[in-house]
Amino acid sequence: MSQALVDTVPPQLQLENQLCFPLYAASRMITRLYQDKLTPLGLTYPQYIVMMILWERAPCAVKVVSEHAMLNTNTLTPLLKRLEQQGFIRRSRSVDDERVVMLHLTELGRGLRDDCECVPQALLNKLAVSENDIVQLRDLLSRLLPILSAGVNDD
Amino acid sequence: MSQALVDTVPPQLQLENQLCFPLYAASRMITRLYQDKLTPLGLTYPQYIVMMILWERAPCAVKVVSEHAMLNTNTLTPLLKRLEQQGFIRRSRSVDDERVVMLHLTELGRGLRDDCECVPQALLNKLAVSENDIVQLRDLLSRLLPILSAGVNDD
DNA sequence: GGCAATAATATCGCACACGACATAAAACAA
DNA sequence: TTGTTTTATGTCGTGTGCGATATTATTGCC
Repeated sequence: MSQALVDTVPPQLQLENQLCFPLYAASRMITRLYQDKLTPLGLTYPQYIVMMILWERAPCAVKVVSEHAMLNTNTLTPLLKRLEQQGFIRRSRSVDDERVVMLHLTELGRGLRDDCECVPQALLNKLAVSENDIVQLRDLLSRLLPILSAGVNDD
Repeated sequence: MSQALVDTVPPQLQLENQLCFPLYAASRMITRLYQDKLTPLGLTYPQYIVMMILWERAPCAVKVVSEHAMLNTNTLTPLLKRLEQQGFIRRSRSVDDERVVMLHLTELGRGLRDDCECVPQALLNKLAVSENDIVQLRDLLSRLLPILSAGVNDD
């Protein structure tokens, strides 16, 4: 019945032929899977991304996190305030340049890293996806990301 | 300085080695790119996904859209109300089963499909990614999606 | 028929995302 | 130095996403 309609939809607008949809859906599914592991640690998924950046780079400016996470400050500022309230980080204006807000890890925030170490492997185990597929997908996406990012900023 | 910290972060927690981050970032970049094309048509990106499903399947129940978009009703209900307010769809309780809300396309909603036909190609042109990469990525994600989806629902 | 279990949709609260715009400090130019 | 521009961060409003829970209608079981 309504299935017959499919034939009249141009192929480039059929969900199955889109790149955008599986990307969007897969991203949300991964987020949900991570969330199960992160909630007990007191983190949301975007907060986890930000903490990964801070474990590598703190103390650093908000702008550094913004660039690496590809998130604007209007998203980051409230998120960072929540991380501060939880006691994972400290925010302070730079003395050199009063515009810059520096982010520092607290002891609690540094300790959180140990709790997160097992998270990626736990997910891989749960999913039973071949290592090969993961690597292939990661490399494809990593290659695509700069192109997408460039596309967003011009025009 | 802070760069030296990188060496102390276990490799599975370095952003570069994660699958989750490029997936998350790429999905947001794609959304932003689509949004530029969709805003003039009066659609958000998730609304566009829902409309694609409706072009193929309307009239159909909310549940059908929910399953195909992999979105819960707590996300869909407000989104569908907005689509109705814009005049793209009509919502009505089924007479057979009073629990079911049926979704119908209006003339305006059906017409919108023609305006959207050029959107996917416009993006492909803009991005200059090889056709091969796109196909490979789409197929990988499509293969991964059922596994992720299954992982979300059990345990 | 009566009544528990199930199903479809909705409400609520919280945390993103992001466009548009605001603010304040630093850099730069005339 | 003084006015303009740029930079870093922030606020505001709208629209998702989703866990937890509520509501109403149907189904199934005795």
